[in-house]
Amino acid sequence: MFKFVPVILKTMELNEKQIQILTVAEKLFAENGFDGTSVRHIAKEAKVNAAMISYYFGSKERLLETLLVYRSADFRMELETVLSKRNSTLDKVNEVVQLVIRRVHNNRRMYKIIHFEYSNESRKIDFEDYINQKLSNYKVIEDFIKQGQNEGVFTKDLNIPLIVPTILGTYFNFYYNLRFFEVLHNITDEKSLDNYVHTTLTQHIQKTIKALLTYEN
Amino acid sequence: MFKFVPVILKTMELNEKQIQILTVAEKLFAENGFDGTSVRHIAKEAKVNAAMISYYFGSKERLLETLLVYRSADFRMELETVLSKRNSTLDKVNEVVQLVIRRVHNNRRMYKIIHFEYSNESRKIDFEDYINQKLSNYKVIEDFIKQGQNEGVFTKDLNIPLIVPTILGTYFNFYYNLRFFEVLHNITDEKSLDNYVHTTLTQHIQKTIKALLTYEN
DNA sequence: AGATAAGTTAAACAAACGTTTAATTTAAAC
DNA sequence: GTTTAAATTAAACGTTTGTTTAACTTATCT
Repeated sequence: MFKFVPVILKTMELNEKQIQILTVAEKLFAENGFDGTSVRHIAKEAKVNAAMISYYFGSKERLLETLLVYRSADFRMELETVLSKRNSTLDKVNEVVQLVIRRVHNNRRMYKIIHFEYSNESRKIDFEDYINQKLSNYKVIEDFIKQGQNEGVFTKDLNIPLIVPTILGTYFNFYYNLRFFEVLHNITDEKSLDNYVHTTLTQHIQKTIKALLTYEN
Repeated sequence: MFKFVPVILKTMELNEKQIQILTVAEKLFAENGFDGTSVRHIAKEAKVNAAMISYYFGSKERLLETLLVYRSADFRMELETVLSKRNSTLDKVNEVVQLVIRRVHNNRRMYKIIHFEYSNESRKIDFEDYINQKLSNYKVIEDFIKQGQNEGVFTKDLNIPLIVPTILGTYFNFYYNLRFFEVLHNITDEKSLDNYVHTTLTQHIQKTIKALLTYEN
C-alpha cells in the first residue's frame, strides 16, 4: 500500500545516517560540483545504498536544499553578540572580521556550492533562506557602520554594501586559488591552512577594512 | 583510410566555426558549469552537429583547455604599459585597479569556469598556462609595490600576495552574488551592470587599495 | 508473539551522456 | 572535370545518470 516517506520539515530532525549522507554530499559537491557528483558516489562514500538518498531526501536536488538549510544556522545572533560588547568601535571591526572569516572558513564548502549553483539558471534549487539570511546580516552591519560614521570614527564617504564583499571576496579569492597560494605561503595541510587563515589572512582583511573605514581622501 | 583530425597548436589558428563553438561553450560552462553543460547543448546553441566538437577539439575537456588558452592573452603587457606611465604612484594604483577590473569583468565567464574547475581534483584539465600567467602578473605587481614602499608612499607593513585577492575577490564576490546585489543597486541589464562595475565598484576597490597601501597603524 | 511500520537492498528503468562510425556533401587542387 | 581532402551528418555505441520498484530484513508497539 502506502509507504512511509520521510519529509524533512523546518524543524529538521535528522538521524545519524542522514547527517552522514549530508556531510559526504557537502564534501563531494564542493570538490566536484553538483553535476559532477553522482548519487552513487555519495552513497558509496557514505556507505549506504544509493536508493536511501531518494528514500530520505526525495531527490538529489532536495538533498542539496536540505544541506543548505542544515548549514544555515543563526549567524546573525553571533554577529549581534559581538557588536553589543563594550569595547571600542575599531576593536569591534576586528572582532566582526574575525567572526566572519571563522564562519565562512568553517562553512567554505557550503559557500562554494552556493557561489556556483546560485548563479546557475537551469537549477531549481530554492535559495530563499540564503538570501534572507544574507539580507538580515547586511542590515546589522549597515547599522553598525552608520553608527560609527555618526560617532565620527568612520569616514562618511563609504559604499556600505560593498564592504562585506571585500571581506568575503578576499577570503574566497584566496580559497579558490589555494593551489596557487599554497606554493607562496607554505600551506601543506589542513592544519597549516587553518592557521594561515586565522592569523595572516584575517589580519590582512582586518587592516584592509579598518584602513577603508578611516580613509580620508 | 586515414581521416584528417585538426590539432590545435600553440599558434591557435581557429576558424569561424571553432570560435563560434568556443563562445557558446564559454557562456554555457559559466552558466551551468562544465559538468552541467552537455556537448549536445553546446552544439545546438552553436548550430553545429554534436560530432563537430569531437572532430575539431578531440574531446569536451580539450575544448575547455582550448578555450582557456584562447582567452589568456597578454595581460602582463597591458599591466607594464600602465605602470611605465609618468604619473604619480597613487594614480598608478587607480589605473592598475581599473585595468584589472575591466579585464576580469570582460573575461568573467572564463574566470568563473577556472575558479570552479581549478579546485576540482577529479578534473584533468591543464591549468599550467593560467598559473604561469598569474605568477608572472604577480611579480609585476610585487615590484611596483616594493618600489612604492621604497619611495615612502606605501606603508612597509603589507602582505603583498594578498592585495590582488582583495581586488579580484571584491569583484567576484559581487559577481557571484549578483542576484543579491542587483536588488540593492538597481542593476537591471548588462548595460547597467557594466556601468556599475566601471564606476561605483571600481571606485570602491580603488579607495580600498589606496587606503590599505597608505594605512599606518 | 504477532502485527505493523521503517529501513535496506539489488535489480531494473528510461533518459542522457561523450564519443565513434560510416556515409554523404562540400570545397580545393590539379 | 576529375580526384582528393575536408566538412558535415544521422545513427549507433557503450556508459552512466537519477529514480523507482518490489522483495526482504529489522525495529517498534500492543
